[in-house]
Amino acid sequence: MRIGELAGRTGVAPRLIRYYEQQGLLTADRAPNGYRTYGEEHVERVTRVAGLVRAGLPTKLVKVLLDMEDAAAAREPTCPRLVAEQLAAELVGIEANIACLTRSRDTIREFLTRTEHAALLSEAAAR
Amino acid sequence: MRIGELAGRTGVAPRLIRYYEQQGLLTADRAPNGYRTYGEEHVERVTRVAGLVRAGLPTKLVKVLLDMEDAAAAREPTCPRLVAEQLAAELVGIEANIACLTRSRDTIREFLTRTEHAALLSEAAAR
DNA sequence: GTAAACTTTGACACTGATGTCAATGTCAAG
DNA sequence: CTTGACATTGACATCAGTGTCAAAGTTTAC
Repeated sequence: MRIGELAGRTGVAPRLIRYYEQQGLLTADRAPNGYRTYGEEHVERVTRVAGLVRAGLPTKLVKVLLDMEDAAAAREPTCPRLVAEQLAAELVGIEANIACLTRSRDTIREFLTRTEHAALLSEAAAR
Repeated sequence: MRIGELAGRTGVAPRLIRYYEQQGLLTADRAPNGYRTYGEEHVERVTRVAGLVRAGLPTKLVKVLLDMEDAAAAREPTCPRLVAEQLAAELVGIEANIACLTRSRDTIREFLTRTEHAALLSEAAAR
């Protein structure tokens, strides 16, 4: 599939897909004519990258994370102490983010319930 | 307390505290000399604002959220259908963020465990 | 074969969040 | 009174993420 279709299926603009590739977050094969070509696996990858970026992680950290996931898939991942420390620090930040967002989510939910708009909740969940 | 102390206690730069105020996310009393003065309650407020912003929410949405919390504290919160719909939409986005971050968190945790750096986990949690 | 739709790269621009600096004012300590 | 730490506002700079446009090549549909 080419970039347009990938964009359609992920909801991520072609412009951004190219940008993420440029940042090293994505790879793409090239057709003989130079067009980028993608497989099914890229759909998830793009979705994930976009999700992390939207969640506020800098692209650089996203790269580290995803590289790590790839490395984790292989056995015997290697990880020098220093990198591990950085990751641990990031972990703290991410957990703080989760806590903050969870609280916001609960606030919105409760608010919608109290204002008689609870129907929107299931509607939203349906998506 | 003045801005410097507030910054120290929250870990948020004075520059940003002023910025958040300018964006309507914060309020501050003024001393006769023009200095901003804050109370204990501002410590939590600033922490919360900074947390949400770091989590990737635009300041504008943060404002809506916090205003909502304030309104929810009062009884009989009012909420026109249109606003409720926007909030429901935001809720979906926030939940996606939480899911994405949760997955990242698990990835890092698992990775640290597998690379014999599990000690860093409790260390991080301690903070 | 021609037009319409899509792709490529690259440049420019804009926005939001922050850093930094400058000029000035205030306050506490010596 | 002077010095140093901290405040004020406002301007300017930076960076990441995106939008948009241009010029050119490719593919698809008629």
